[in-house]
Amino acid sequence: MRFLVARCRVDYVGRLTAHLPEATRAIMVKADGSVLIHADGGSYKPLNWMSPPCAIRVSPGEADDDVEVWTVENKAGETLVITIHEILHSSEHELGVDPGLVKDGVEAHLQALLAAQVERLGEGWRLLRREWPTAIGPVDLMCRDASGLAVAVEIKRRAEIDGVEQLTRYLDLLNRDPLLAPVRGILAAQEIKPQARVLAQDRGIECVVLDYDAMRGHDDPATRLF
Amino acid sequence: MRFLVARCRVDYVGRLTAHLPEATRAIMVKADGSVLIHADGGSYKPLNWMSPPCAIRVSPGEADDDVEVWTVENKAGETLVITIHEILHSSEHELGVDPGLVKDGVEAHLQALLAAQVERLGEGWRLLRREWPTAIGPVDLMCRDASGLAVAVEIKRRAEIDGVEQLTRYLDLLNRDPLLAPVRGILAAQEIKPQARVLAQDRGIECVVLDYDAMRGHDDPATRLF
DNA sequence: ACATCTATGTCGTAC
DNA sequence: GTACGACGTAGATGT
Repeated sequence: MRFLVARCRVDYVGRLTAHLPEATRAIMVKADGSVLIHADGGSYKPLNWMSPPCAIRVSPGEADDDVEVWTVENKAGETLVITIHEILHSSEHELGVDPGLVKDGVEAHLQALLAAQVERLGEGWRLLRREWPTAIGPVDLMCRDASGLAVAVEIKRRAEIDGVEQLTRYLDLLNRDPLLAPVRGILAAQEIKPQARVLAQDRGIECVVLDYDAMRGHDDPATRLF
Repeated sequence: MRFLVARCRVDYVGRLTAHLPEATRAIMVKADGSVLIHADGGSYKPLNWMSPPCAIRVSPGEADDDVEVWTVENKAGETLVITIHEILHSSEHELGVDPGLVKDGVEAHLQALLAAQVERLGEGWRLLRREWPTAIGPVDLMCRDASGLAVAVEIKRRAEIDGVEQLTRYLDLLNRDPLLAPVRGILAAQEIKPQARVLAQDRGIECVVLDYDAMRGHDDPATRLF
């Protein structure tokens, strides 16, 4: 990895056209050729960047006050032109391959927990299966309620309007299956946006708020994902 | 801005729990207190990070081979603990405030261009207005075709299935208005995903692919956004 | 502050 | 490789 601090202008031409006027910025060049241009603030997104894999060509500056011009191009034909006026810092570092991030607490985990605790949806409920296959994608959980009726459950960390649309498409399809119909729908999430709740209600879809900590408290270690 | 290269472990506890085992990584600390942990590859997203505003507390390491432990905490109570084993590089840089990025070619520009060239949708078409207000949000363009029928146009850079859903909701609503009904729908985009095209067709929504360069060629500078 | 929508989204994963 | 959904989505914009 190369890290430099330089006074520069930047021009991106690709999915859109964008320009950075001259200023002092941090430039990170990674081993895979990707380039990040960072300002001294503004969270993790760079002002401008080029995604790997890409090639960097360095040429001498044309104007008197240009030190060098970098042309970075990737496979998709997008280009990033960095015109460097002054290099204030430059260093090279060996990092090696990263062992990578270990995560917990995402939707897959919520699904595993709820699959093991379907009684949270209603007494006497049974799980038919997780990832119930349909032509337009898998339904997170397919259950039968105490009276034996089929229920499709869509699980989200935060349920928004598109989650309701997704479940609606599943229900439309599932209700055409005479072996399954009538199929009810449940939207289960840690957090349900008001608009999503309204739309769900309008379509006869029940909303259930999941308490992740409580569910983890009842967790059976044998069914744990991690 | 401070930039360092260090052998470190990282633990994030917040919206989820995540852990980075010991390895050599690049650490960027910005003026606003935000911290980015980068590997030597993998595009612009850091392996781990903390968004501003946040406070950094540095304490001596407890184990023999820990140089120091950074505890970064933000307003939301999320924490990032960086256990540093060895510092391989450290430098400090003054960048100043960045003038910021200038963009072109986004959806707003597409909308402005198409509004000025509604004849691309059909001969004799008229624009009623951009951002036609409805109870569930504005319709990008509302037009009348040559025969005087109303047409709602949804504009996207890349049209996917959610764009069809969005337009469908608008059409459902608009068709309840006796002054407007019947209202047709058009999905206009630089690129239309196959699934979106199929769903649109199924719902009687017409798809139009926009040629951005051709539209810009016919651009009237007076109506230009930038 | 809250809700909604866009993004050069990026990233993983199933097909 | 393409398509699709999740994301610690982040960021902008309007109420």
